[in-house]
Amino acid sequence: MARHAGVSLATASRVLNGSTRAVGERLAARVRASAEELGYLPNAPAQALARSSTATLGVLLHDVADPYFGAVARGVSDAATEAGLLTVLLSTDGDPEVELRGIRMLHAQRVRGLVLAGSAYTDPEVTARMDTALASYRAGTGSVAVVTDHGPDYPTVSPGNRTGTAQLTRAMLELGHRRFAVVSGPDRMRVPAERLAGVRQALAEVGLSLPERATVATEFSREGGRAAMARLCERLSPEEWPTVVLALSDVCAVGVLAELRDRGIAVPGELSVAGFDDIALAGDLAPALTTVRVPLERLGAEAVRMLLDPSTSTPGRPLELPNEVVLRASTAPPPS
Amino acid sequence: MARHAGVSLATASRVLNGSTRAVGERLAARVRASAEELGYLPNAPAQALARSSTATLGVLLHDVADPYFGAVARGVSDAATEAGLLTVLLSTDGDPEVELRGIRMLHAQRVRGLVLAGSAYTDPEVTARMDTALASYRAGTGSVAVVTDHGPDYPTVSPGNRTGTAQLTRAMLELGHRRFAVVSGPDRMRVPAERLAGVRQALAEVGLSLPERATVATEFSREGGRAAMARLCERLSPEEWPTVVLALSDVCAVGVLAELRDRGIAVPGELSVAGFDDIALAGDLAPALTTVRVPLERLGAEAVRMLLDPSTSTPGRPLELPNEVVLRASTAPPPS
DNA sequence: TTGAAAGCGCTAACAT
DNA sequence: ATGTTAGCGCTTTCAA
Repeated sequence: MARHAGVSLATASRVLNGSTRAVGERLAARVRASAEELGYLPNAPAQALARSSTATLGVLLHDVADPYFGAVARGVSDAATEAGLLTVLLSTDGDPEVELRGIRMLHAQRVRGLVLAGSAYTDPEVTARMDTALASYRAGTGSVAVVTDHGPDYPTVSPGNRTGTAQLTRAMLELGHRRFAVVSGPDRMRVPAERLAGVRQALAEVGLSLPERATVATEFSREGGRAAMARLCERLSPEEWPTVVLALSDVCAVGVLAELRDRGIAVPGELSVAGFDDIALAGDLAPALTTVRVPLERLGAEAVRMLLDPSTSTPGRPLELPNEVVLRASTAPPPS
Repeated sequence: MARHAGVSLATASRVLNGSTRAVGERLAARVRASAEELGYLPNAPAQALARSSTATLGVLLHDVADPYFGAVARGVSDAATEAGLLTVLLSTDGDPEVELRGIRMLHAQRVRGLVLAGSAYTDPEVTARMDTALASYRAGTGSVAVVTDHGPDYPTVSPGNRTGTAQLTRAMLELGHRRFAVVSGPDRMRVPAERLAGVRQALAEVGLSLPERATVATEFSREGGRAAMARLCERLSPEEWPTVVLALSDVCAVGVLAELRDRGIAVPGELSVAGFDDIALAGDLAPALTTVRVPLERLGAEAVRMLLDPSTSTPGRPLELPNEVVLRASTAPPPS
């Protein structure tokens, strides 16, 4: 391609890929014409090797097909595109081992940055191994940002887990609810604990507490929510029966609603249900789901921004995105 | 790293990355130990340059956050992972220009294969440009597979657009419906036409036809469906009023349901509604959506399979995945 | 402003 | 079985 234009490799490189060096307009035009004519496309791996830096970002999440992570992925990839970067995506199913392997693969790819969504685990050994892998990645000029708290070492953007559930709980208290049940997430993850803490806090403010038996941990999935609701139904005696169940994620809430429908328990007539996230179809469910709206795509986009410009993030202080309780048909005052 | 183990670069390369050549167990162990100790990770761009082949796949789709494309993306990335490949994802919003640019970017990345989902456009000029870009990509040893028909030149996996809507239509006919309306997709896309053809065919089989005025084209989105339904309501006189409306995609159907809910039109009491795709929450909507179930993830996975092993696909004959009509609460016999 | 040449980190002949 | 060496296609000093 360079010889087709009758110029040196260096010159061709300078005009086709943004160099600081200026090139004469005559030559530049000739190079561009040749490139066009030959359908020349730069070899990105070669560029990456020469520049020792790629134009790609990696994102690790549980499942692209999940509405929550899908929206975050969209935010990441939009922000990446805007920054001229490509996004490589890895679904980990929330498996720490897969996650670890993913970090190493993306490190091997020398992606410029890494966004971790939903990778906060409770197991200290897992956390330590992740820290090690990430430290080594960062040592090689990669940068990291996380969605949801991983500790002070990482630029963090958070959906306001604690404040969100606290507000939601207060909204339910205002409706008149006093007996709460919670469908939480898996113990191995850190997010459910944060969200649960918000519920407990808001309850404590009015002198209430959450009975241990009214809290059940489950996977953050539709089936998880369904199973959890079934367990609650079987476990709780009539005196323990709640007037509202808080699912700590919308996809769980969907399962909760399905289980209640199957059991013929009216929502919100007999029992109110609320979720968290405001995923895409939350308002179209039967009944429309009360939830905490989180700017899902922004979550991803802000993570990318932080990662690309670390100066905009304060170490130790997560960027907490504003959230908002959205009251819909799945909640009502408790039955009298 | 090689010198740390006291061996040559070649030997190190041979043990760390699968070469055909055998290496003595003593040396191999030493190399592995050093690699481990130094936390060595191969530089993928350098490997790609040397091997002139990457371990990545590209996938182009409208929107990862859309339940349809999210599921397809999951299928692609799972199959890719299984084949030891990473997935680069690009959301194009169904914009042909973005799509074209995407193909070139992924070509520049020298991705091993390219999966196109939802990129079949009607505009012959767009199609020609895509063909050119893809031909040049393939000339460079990249391979392509498409989800949904792009013509005989590409290995194709299809959700059975025509047969699916035909079956759906027959199911509605069996319920007793005779007056149909259709919320179709954008004219610039090829998929809606295929799906519409299925409806027309099934109708023709019983001597019926679809009135032009009862068909409206719109974006394949919730808002698109909503707007389309509104237009139908305004456009159709009482005599033209249908007993069932077929939305040619589930996300559209969601909008249709929302609009009908707002207008106080009972589904399925006054009007039945059906969709296509069976996206994740279709069964949890209000009311649960009758639709055509498509194995969404398999769509993506099969595309990857074809792309990796072209011998398994027959040129000119798309692999049509089995689909199945799922009757739910949004459809019922017409009001008497 | 342009060109020549030395790598970037790896793989794959080719030797030994 | 192991080592030597010539690239892979680009960027970037360094000279001119």
